[in-house]
Amino acid sequence: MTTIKDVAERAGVSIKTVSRVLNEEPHVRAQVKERVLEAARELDYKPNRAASRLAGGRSFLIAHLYDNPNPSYISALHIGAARRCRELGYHLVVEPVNSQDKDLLGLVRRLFATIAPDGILLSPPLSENTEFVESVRQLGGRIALISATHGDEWTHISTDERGASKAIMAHLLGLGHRRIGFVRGHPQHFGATLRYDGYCQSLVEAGLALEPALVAQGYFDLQSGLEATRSLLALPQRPTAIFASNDEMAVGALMAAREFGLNVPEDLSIIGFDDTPMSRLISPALTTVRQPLEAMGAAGVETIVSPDKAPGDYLDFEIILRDSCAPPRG
Amino acid sequence: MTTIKDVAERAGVSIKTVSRVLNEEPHVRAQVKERVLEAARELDYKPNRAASRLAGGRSFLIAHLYDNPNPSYISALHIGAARRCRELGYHLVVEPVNSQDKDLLGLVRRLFATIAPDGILLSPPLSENTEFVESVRQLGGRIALISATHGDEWTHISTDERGASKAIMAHLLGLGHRRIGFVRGHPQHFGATLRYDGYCQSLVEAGLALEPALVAQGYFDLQSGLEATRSLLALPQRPTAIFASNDEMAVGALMAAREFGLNVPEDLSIIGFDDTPMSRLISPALTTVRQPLEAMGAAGVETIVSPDKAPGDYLDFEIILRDSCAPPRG
DNA sequence: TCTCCCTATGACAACGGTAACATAAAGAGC
DNA sequence: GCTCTTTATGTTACCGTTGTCATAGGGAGA
Repeated sequence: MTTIKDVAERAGVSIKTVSRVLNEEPHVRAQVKERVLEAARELDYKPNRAASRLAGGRSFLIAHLYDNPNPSYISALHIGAARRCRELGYHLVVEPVNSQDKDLLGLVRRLFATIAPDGILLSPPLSENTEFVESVRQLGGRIALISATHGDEWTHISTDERGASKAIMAHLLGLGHRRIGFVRGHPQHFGATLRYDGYCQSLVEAGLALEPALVAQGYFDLQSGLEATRSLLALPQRPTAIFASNDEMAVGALMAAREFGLNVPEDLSIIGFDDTPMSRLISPALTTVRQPLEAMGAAGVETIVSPDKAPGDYLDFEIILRDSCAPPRG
Repeated sequence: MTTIKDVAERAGVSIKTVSRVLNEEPHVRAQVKERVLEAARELDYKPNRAASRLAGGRSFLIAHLYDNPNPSYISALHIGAARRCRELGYHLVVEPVNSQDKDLLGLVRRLFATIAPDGILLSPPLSENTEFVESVRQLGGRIALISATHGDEWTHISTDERGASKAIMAHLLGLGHRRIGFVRGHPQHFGATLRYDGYCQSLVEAGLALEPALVAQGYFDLQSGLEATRSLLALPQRPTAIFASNDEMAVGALMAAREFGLNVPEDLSIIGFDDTPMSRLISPALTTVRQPLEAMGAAGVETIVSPDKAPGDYLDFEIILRDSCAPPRG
């Protein structure tokens, strides 16, 4: 294995100079820098990160702590994060946990003591636990929060879920829907609240009444979506469209529609959120919202590696129009 | 941060002795061992893995190289692998890659040069690429292969996919089906071949003819499952059941059935494979096969950490009976 | 009883980087 | 031209562990 010493020798400089060049520290002449870089290239030198870390530098590891609500969500984050990591010479360590675990903080502490990641990526629901986030912060590590907002605004990676919700509503209203049912997401999920906000704002801005009866509570799982939609469809004056706060509940909504003998989208339009793989596979395919999850994972890594870079704006969402929406009957 | 030195001091021994105890090396008196362990416990000592690695020991990192065919598959592997890693003091590094990438081996080489994982977990399709697997092996790292078989049999983690296929067939045959269509999986996927093998063997053992017309090629995606099933249902004497080599194609089969005006399961039974989350959500819910993916991930880690442990037998699959199968009409 | 070997333990170097400090050379200000 | 900074580079200690080798003591075999 070639080491920094070999590179130094070949370039005719000291190892410290090589270190400087490789870490982009100042005070190296352009000419020397070039010489070092070339030597490194020729020897195919790759720094030993265990040594970097031990000497007080970075570990080039980023840990993603998550409690898995949804494989495709996590998977997409991983792909985006890992790709960016690779570009930056980092590596992504995954730590699936149980968010109910009493000793979560102990796990983080152990993480720092053993592999000392340069930062920690937190996704919902972990990123929404203010107390936990603060504790982790106090342990000294850098943090990037996916889809959550509290404390330092620099560290947040999110899409404008409220805006996405409004865009979906605009679509529905544009089709002519006036009675739109809403299935709320898990009460502790921050994004769920934003999605609901968007729903409410859209109605108000359209000059429509906000009927509490048209809003039902769900918990992001199929069953709750099914039950919530049942209650909505049982209304004397039933909605012509259902906006579910995520895809899984939208599938529940679809089942409820079937129970009521309603055709989707002719008799009932249905909207999901998240664009899980399933929303494409189900019939009719769901109109839904896609968050740029890979970009969010990448942005999280970015935030950790270069915390002083410009605070990221919202990342763009995308409305995926498929077959579950149509103008209302009559 | 407390180091090995602190522990040594507290226990009244040299750091080397502490190291010996912690690494379960021989030649330490039970009494001393106990003393060291207690000191470590009291100080909440956690070894610095960068230092371990640098000194020529293990890195306590295991990398999972994968090309993501299916988020829930990968996710389950990660959960199982990461859990076992945690129990063993290891950490799981994820490396999603493009299996078509020309420089895959370069990536592995870089991996070894920078973070030097103690082993590499390979899942399909990577684990099925003999040439690649051999190259990685030559780079010196330990390997665990998920669902693939070649070379050293110690390093394989798999379920008996042929057996699972036969179990599914037994179920179908038990229901009374005699004309069973089969949608093959991707030709390069080893498991797909095993599943097909199971289908063939079952027919033969049941004394039924193996009709080539009842077998259609698919590629694991929805569209190919849809098309394959269409061709099967267009047969003059159509099958009463369709066994698709994975869930996604089974969904395609479901759609094809609908196109033909067939009710599932009354007019047509459908079987999937993999038990993806979708198979539970779709209507009718799919009867399918579940592989113990978490256990497989854990076994992979185990294989890497303790390569001389007993070669794992097949891990048990499970038949998940749901609503997509019924006795044939008439 | 005397080797010889094995067990239990420690001292110390080594791993491959980075940080702190030293130093030489080059500009800046007067 | 002379001091005072600043820039460019090198020297060396150090990070926290494991490997190598040395050594003392105890038991087995002759």
